[in-house]
Amino acid sequence: MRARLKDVAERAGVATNTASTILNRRPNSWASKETTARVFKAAEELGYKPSRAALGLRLGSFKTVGLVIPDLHNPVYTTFADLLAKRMRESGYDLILEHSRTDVAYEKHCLDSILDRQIDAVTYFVSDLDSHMEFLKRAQKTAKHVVAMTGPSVEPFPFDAVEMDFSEGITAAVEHLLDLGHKRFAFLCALAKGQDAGDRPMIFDQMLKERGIPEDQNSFIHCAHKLQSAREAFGDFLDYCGDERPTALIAMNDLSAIGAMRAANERGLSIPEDLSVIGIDNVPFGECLPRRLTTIAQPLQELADATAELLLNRLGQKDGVSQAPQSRKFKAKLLIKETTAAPA
Amino acid sequence: MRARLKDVAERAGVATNTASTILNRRPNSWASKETTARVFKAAEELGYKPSRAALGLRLGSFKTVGLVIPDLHNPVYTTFADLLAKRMRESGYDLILEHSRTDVAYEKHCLDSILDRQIDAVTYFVSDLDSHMEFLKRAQKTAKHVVAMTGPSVEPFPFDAVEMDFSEGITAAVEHLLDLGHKRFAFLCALAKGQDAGDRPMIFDQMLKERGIPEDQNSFIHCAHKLQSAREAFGDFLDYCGDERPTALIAMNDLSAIGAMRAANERGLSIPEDLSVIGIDNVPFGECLPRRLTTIAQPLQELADATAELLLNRLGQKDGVSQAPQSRKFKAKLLIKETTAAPA
DNA sequence: TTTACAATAAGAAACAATTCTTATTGTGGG
DNA sequence: CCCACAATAAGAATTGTTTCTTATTGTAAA
Repeated sequence: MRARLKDVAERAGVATNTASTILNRRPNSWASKETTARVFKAAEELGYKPSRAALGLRLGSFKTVGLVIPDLHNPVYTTFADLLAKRMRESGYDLILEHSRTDVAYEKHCLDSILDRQIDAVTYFVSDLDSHMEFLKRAQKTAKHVVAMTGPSVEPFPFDAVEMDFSEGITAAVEHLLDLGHKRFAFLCALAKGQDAGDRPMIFDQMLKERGIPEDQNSFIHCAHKLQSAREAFGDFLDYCGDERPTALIAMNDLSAIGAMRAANERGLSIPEDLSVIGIDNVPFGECLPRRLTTIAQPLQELADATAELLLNRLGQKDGVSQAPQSRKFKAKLLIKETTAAPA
Repeated sequence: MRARLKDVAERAGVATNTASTILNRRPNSWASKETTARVFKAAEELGYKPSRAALGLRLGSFKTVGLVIPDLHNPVYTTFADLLAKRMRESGYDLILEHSRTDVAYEKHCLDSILDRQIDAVTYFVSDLDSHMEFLKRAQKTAKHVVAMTGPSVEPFPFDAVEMDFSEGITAAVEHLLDLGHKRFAFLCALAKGQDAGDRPMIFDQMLKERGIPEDQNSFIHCAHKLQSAREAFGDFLDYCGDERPTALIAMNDLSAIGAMRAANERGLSIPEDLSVIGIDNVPFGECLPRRLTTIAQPLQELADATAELLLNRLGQKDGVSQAPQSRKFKAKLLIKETTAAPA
């Protein structure tokens, strides 16, 4: 049987509540040095760990925060999760992870599951702000604190937020392609409109309009943000468009960029000679392709730090205090590597 | 505030314990239909969810199992985690995930953290059996039930186990390379001896001895099982060995195979013309390389199903019952794709 | 001797649920 | 009218911890 506080107290020859007082308020306790030492020794010997259930019940907190990511198999999210978990653990919080599989239907289930655990706060990756407002509200109601990971948001945004601004990165990417002489573009975006984090396709769209690129020169290809899905979708697209094909592809994440490149290779196209490709995320795999993938990188460590900061700020607050929602903004950066070149 | 059972009972106009009885033993309850309906309606309206803290305290279980994987960024493990989580959820159990970063020092911390949550059972990826026995024992003591994911184990193995047997797959891989005419082999294995899951390098070693391949023709290169680590280690190795280099590489997982291939490419070697490469795991990325990675695949769905079965078997047992440890065995299979060819 | 204080003990309440035992109703049958 | 029975209520115990209040010691100062 697991040792209870009572067992520790008995072994140390003190009352249960004395043991509790000593074990918790370590130095500033009134207990004598010897008693303190005896209690700690007893706890050590019995391998005493306070029961989470009892603690949760009494204190109303499990010292746990939840993180909902869209895809467990995308290194960008697992890396973020890992960085955030490290930071939170330093402050005594555990992190539990759920992934919505970029599926809105599943997302509800997944949010329920994480909220059901009576966590203290949630961090949530938001793709489409409108459709996620309901989720965020529900999360906030149950978990008390929410940090949204999102693109630039409408002011005033009612939740704490870490905002990733892709517009500069994307602008730089398109400039880069235009400089190289590209005229026909393809975009690999999510299945549903607005499902791409940070409204990435909209930024592209706007950007191209500004530069006066005719709309019929651009193709928007929709697929799940996964290797195989992108590979199939872009493959089908290539088969369909024949000679009228674009010379540059921008994918909403690296995984789909890699899938698409594979589809291109399978059809005898070389990268970057026949097709320039830019992704988003800077995943490690991008570095291990025959041509290192040009990509738009997010500062993951800084994102995780900012998220932890916002979470801990709220978590440290007394119940009564209400503080206006805060946000931290970050910019994505274009990293030019080896998958872009002038069109043939 | 979150609705308590008491609130539900009040709203339905019944006693707290009546509500509890009705909510739990759904159909076979003695309560009248109308009362039952009223209670369920009240629960629904208030969005009642039983407090996990109270449940955990009273019932002594959080209906949660833990899974410890070596690397969160390896798709093989996240896929397994996802499949297992699905199965367990179907039976009302949540799964929480920890990853040891293939770091023995960190592993202790990570195990503590997961056990501290008072989970009902643990599934643990074991690389080196000897050094993991202590972990497994500790896990079993606290979590009551353990399923070890391991290579073929010494009989009698004192824990439930899902065993992956790589010997056939590896034998097939080496046969395949020998058939192609390869004579000099390199192996990419873990940093510490015995840290590769399922004693993979030992199997290779034995296999080559059986075939009479002289030992000095084989190089064992040690690195972490990650892209960049393998890339550096294999790169250094190639720089060092000059013309005496092996013509075939077998990596202990796909990630390191991909990293190594990158290092080879950087040094002007083509795959498979100059170097044949075989990995283990069959990760999706392997399919998206210019040459699809030949690999030894684990049947992940079956592994997850077997693990869930073993877990649920134990979880369903009454406390008194003791049952001998069980095991399920699976074999890895060689998938010949495009990264192997006859040496130049 | 009283007073004060330090060092503890003892008891109880609270957290939210389950589950056991022992009432308390109302209705219909004998 | 009494008894049985169904349908529920009421109360209490239990789970492990914190925390509050109120003792109970022993020792030293006033």
